[in-house]
Amino acid sequence: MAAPNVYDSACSARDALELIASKWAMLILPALSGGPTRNSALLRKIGGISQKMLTQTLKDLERNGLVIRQDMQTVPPHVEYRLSTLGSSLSEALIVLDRWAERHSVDLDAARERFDAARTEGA
Amino acid sequence: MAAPNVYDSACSARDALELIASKWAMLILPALSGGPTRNSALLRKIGGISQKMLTQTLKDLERNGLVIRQDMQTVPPHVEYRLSTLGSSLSEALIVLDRWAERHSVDLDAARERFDAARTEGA
DNA sequence: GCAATTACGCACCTTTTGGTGCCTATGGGT
DNA sequence: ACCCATAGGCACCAAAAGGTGCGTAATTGC
Repeated sequence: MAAPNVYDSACSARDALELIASKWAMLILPALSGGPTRNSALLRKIGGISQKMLTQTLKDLERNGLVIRQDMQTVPPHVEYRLSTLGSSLSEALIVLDRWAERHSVDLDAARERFDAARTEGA
Repeated sequence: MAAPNVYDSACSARDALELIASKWAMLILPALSGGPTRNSALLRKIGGISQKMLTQTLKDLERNGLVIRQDMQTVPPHVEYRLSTLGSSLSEALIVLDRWAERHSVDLDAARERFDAARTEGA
């Protein structure tokens, strides 16, 4: 077995990367850091996500062993999601990214403005 | 100005997150960590990327101030890309993620297999 | 003088992603 | 008796992502 390498498109590490390189996964996993959370709570916490994408992403994360789904088997439904150990380790790295985005979004905005201004006047 | 928060869909931090939550950005930025790199070298290094996506992603990264494009103004063309200071700080966080993917891809594979097996036999 | 090289832009087409509305079940409140 | 709330499934539709092939410009090697 060759050393896993994300630069190799045929390597399973690439699949792993594609799984986590999703804006919803990058928000859901950190959102679960606070402990077991219900569907509705995630829906409220993560602005702009639809029920469909939440369900879909959670299912995908569960399938890959990052999230554990616990169905209380009651009616009305009560389902809780929480991080597995694996998911927890990933979540920490994602939180770093989320915080980077929060800290530097203003820099990106400024750079974009400069770039676009140069395009416009330079024409 | 409110504190930037990735969970707010109307916040520019969310835009920043969407920019970096792209599988190509997650490969290109770390690939530039080794110093200025040419288009063709990136094309070779990053398996599976098309010329179109490479150009497109690089342009987007440049627009947001993460990558600096240096055109040598020669024919045939010689263009080099390198990380800005901002891009460099992001790249470090992305490298952590890439390495996470490489280290844990096998765990994800195993979890997926277990999950799917349970589905099949459970039916 | 003819082909190959480099870093693209552009147009066309397919595939994937994501949104929306409609459906389910049942215990608890009024 | 009735309707709401919860966590989705499913089908249909719009939008975005991404692949492929074609063109381009000047210089170098044959």
